[in-house]
Amino acid sequence: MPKVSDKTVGRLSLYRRLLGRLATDGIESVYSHELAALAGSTPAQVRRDLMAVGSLGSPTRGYNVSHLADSIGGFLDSDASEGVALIGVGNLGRAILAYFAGRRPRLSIVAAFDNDPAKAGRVIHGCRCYPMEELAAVVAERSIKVAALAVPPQEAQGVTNALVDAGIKGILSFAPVPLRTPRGVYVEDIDMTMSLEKVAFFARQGA
Amino acid sequence: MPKVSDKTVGRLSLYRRLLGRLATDGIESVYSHELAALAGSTPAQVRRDLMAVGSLGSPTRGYNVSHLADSIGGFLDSDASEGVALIGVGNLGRAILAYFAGRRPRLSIVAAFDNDPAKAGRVIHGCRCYPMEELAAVVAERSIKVAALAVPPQEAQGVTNALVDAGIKGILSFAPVPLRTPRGVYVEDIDMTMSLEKVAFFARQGA
DNA sequence: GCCTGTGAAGCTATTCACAGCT
DNA sequence: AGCTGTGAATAGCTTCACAGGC
Repeated sequence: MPKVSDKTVGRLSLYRRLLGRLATDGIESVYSHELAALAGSTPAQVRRDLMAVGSLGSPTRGYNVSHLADSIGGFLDSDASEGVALIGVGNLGRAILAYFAGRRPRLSIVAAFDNDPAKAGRVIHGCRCYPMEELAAVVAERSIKVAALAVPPQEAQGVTNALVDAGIKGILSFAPVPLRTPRGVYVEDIDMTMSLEKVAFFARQGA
Repeated sequence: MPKVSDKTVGRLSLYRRLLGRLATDGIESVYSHELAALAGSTPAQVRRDLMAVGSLGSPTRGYNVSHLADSIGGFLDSDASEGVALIGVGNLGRAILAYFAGRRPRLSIVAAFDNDPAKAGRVIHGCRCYPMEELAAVVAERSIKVAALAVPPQEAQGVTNALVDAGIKGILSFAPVPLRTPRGVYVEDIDMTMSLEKVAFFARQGA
């Protein structure tokens, strides 16, 4: 597998969504400059990214929309559909459940965990809620490899350790603290506080 | 103004939060390698970032925790405290309100907007909710320069245009579509779908 | 000694620019 | 003509490595 950058993978995910919209609009082919305009990128960037999936454009018609979407899917998706575990069913956790509910069948949240016993057994936005004690068992039983983390900062590292022990290989973290994980576990951080401060800074700076 | 990169600004925001924790723990000074360990970074990166705020470490004691936090604040923060507008009070919008409620007094959400008239007038997580029609008036009256966007994708571009017209200079967007904005308006995108797909990809890849 | 601050080197990501195709 | 695919060039970010200080 030729090494692909983090950023390229992200953009491929975006391209696929844009292609899905084009497909529902009945559009059959796109040029790199059109896709770039939709993605807020450049034609060269789009073509470079598409090299990762094996390029398949024709100089005359550009790229076939549905064919390209499938190729990106073949590159990004696993063969089987994957379940995701959510840890932390507070305000943010519930919003995440709602956000992903019924979106992509290939990648959906199949189990939620919380250390508040009152939440165990409830079904929120279509997702069953378990007590934290059952984390390892449920993750093993359903072969879950990806987790979304929405717990308070002081619990984040402890829960992360438990996730790693349970066999989780990728974590989407909403905790505003960096997580320490062993090599082989991928962490993507969404730090809303940092993002908002960046926006405020550059808004003032007039950039 | 020496130009500072996007990434440096983000890390400075993180360093400040870490320094705050150190301060409450009663720690008075840190070395770059200690701060780097907390931030999941490297000593050289930390020192390079701190050049932006004007370096003030001593070779013997490292950096004074509270003094450094203040310096970063002087660099990142505006003189006056700034209000943020939230657009879209759905599941995600309410979670964002809860997340930022009562956190930083300098940068807090002071007005929420939604096109559902049933929400107008309500107070959610301490924030007053207005109908969309009042956007321009409230933004002008309170001199709001920063907005957080949590509306459905198909409304995102329209609302963005309204925000720009109202004088907003920075947008934190949770919409899974790229926004077109004129130069001078900074946009930071938090695309949870993209992030989750990245995590799933690299989790499988064993990176 | 071990630290900071920083020029210089090294890397990675993006953009250019052009050969090749239709 | 106008497009794709890609080596080469550029820009941007990170790391190295060392002078200077305590």
